Amino acid sequence: MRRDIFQAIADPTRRAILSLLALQAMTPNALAQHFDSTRQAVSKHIKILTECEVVKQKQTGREIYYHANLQKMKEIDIWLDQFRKQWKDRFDQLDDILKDL
Amino acid sequence: MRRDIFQAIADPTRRAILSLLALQAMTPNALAQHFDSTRQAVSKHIKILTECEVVKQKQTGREIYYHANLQKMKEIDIWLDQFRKQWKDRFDQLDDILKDL
DNA sequence: TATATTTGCAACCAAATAGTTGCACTTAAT
DNA sequence: ATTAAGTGCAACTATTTGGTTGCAAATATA
Repeated sequence: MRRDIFQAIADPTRRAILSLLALQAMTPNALAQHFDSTRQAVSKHIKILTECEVVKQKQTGREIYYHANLQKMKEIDIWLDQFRKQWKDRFDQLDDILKDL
Repeated sequence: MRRDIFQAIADPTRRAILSLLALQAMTPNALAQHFDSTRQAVSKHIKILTECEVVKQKQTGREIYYHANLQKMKEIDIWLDQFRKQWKDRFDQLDDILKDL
């Protein structure tokens, strides 16, 4: 089973979960209230996010608080780097056009 | 059928195709030579990339040259923005630790 | 102690995914 | 005019995905 950050953020629900967990740690129950699907479905998403280490957990009693491990997101950022030069080039082209006007 | 840039880059073969097309435009045949799977399989990936507009085509005779439309990648970059502050915070924390030493 | 809450895990299901082969169409070359 | 090359599309298949329900284990509360 492939389990990398790119596959993890492919699903819109998982992206939403990540956005929520970036703001504050939450339990699966609390998270599930933000979505239409069942708690178990949300838990499955959490499991996938945990497996690729973009989400970490901390147990307190019977509750488990999940929080985002945003360091993992750097992998995406680093992958994007190979394309950034061309964004910049395109931006420079636009700049040239604006100068000509 | 969901067809967005996040789902597009979830597949490692599609990421490799994008990396190749960022360097130079290529035909499906030329692209397929870089992979173990069949030309048709690669063509399917190209189709998905085209549908979410991260790849554009230009026909010359019977050949079709595909090239990367890297502007689309900005969508990912923009999505990452919401997490960047916390990378920075973490970086600042490391900075503080280093200062203390 | 008995009951309620929080959670993870397993079994199951429909749909999507990534791959294959075969075929038809268009364009180039002989 | 025939043949070869480059491409897209359809049909089929195995696997993965995202969802469900049911249940058991652990912890809190009455």
